[in-house]
Amino acid sequence: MNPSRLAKILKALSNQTRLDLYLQIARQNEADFDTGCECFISDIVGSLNIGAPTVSHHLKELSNADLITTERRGKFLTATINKQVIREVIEVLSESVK
Amino acid sequence: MNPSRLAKILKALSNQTRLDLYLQIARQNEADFDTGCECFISDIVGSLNIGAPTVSHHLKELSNADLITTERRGKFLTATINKQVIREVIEVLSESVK
DNA sequence: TATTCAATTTGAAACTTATCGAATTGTAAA
DNA sequence: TTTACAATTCGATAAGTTTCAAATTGAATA
Repeated sequence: MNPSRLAKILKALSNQTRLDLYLQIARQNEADFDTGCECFISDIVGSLNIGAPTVSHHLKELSNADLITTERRGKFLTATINKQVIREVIEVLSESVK
Repeated sequence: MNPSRLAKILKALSNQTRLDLYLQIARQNEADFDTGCECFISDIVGSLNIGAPTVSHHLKELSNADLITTERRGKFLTATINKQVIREVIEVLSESVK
């Protein structure tokens, strides 16, 4: 993980709305693992206080940073966290506080 | 660590120049621990490709996010990483990829 | 096929940020 | 006390970001 990749990822998480979105997807993913359901974006749109175009925009940013993967399920969209990416971020940050 | 504090910290690290600055301070701190020297900002200004006013601005942002502590040493300025803050960030991020 | 609903794209407005040159401040040394 | 130099402040500009309304696309279902 080079500094420019790290900056890109941190930038994707640096906006409050986008971070909330990310954390909510993470929480939902965890719940889904137990329940066998899937994380639908439409549910999240309802719970956050922003419009659909904005959510769409932010999802693309998270996606571009490789933080999540989205998949169409018919009319809906699901999102899953790319855990490995954050684990790499954690590793680099850990280096800086050894 | 609540989401808004986390967003603030990540934002401080999301700019490439500021991240480079942070990582360089971290590296310098580590070296200083061995050599007994201190991390002078003037040295870093020379090595990064930006002007002094910009560095000053970015240092304040890192400072505001509590990521570093600065101290005047006569004519010079030293910076030290607040390790505990990043450790907390790591902890929250770890939660999201459990 | 027409309708409905989720999501995306487009275009624009409002806001924020990065950067710099010039002027200023703080401190040490000549 | 004058000079020199590190760092900060100020003011401005250019670039980037967030957000939304309106229009569009994609897919299921009546």
